[in-house]
Amino acid sequence: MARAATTSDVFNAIAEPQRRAILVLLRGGDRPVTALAQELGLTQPGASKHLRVLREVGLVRDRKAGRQRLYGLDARGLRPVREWTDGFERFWNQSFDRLGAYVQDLGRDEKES
Amino acid sequence: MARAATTSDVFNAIAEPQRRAILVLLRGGDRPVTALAQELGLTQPGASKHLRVLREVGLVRDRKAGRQRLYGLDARGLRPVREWTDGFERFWNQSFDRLGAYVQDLGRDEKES
DNA sequence: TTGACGCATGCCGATAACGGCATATAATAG
DNA sequence: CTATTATATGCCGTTATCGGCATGCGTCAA
Repeated sequence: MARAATTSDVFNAIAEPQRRAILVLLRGGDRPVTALAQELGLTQPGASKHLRVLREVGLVRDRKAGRQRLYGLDARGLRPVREWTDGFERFWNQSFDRLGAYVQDLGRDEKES
Repeated sequence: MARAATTSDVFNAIAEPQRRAILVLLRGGDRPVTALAQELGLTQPGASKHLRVLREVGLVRDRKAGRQRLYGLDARGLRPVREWTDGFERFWNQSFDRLGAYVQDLGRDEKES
């Protein structure tokens, strides 16, 4: 019992500001590790480690190119995030006024995780 | 230098599965802490702690009601997430085929964080 | 082959995130 | 006032995360 279960899902992957920055950069095209590191002010090992996380959740793909390794965006992995937030879209404007729904007794159910 | 800067932004708040579950539950209406804990199988202190995080990033609001404290959704805080993912929408279908853009030399810029 | 380059991995130290438990605080009930 | 309910907080132990540094491995050039 400790530090449960954040690891290795997309939500966790994009919780890291540097990793988000990497993804944004990759929208501009594939890049080798060194380029990413340089443009973001990271050390090379630092960049590699973040890329590893992103790769493991499927947000980036790598491709060998000579002695470098090009990383490219695979944004499909972001769909679950998008879809999850979609479920809240209708609350964006009125979630406030609704603060009075006042559910005193329980017994309703919500499906979905 | 260690464990940098994840804390206390929305992306981090929703990186926790239990916190996402809380938010989903709150779509069904405001609830006191105990109800949330019970419905999610959390201990009361556990629920309180997660609610604290959610409150600090502005995703929930609390309201006193007698001796209980009702928590309600304030989904506006999810907008930044939605907007961030929106920036990748156009890559969802073709990010793959594009894996050939092959940017060998650098010198382009990306704005946005 | 030897050396330089590009990248991944391993180890370490610091920190903070989570869960569990006990307790403090607030408020209502009796 | 006292007891009970509802919630927040504090402390502890465990583990994972992140950054830095050194090193290992593959690839290309000379």
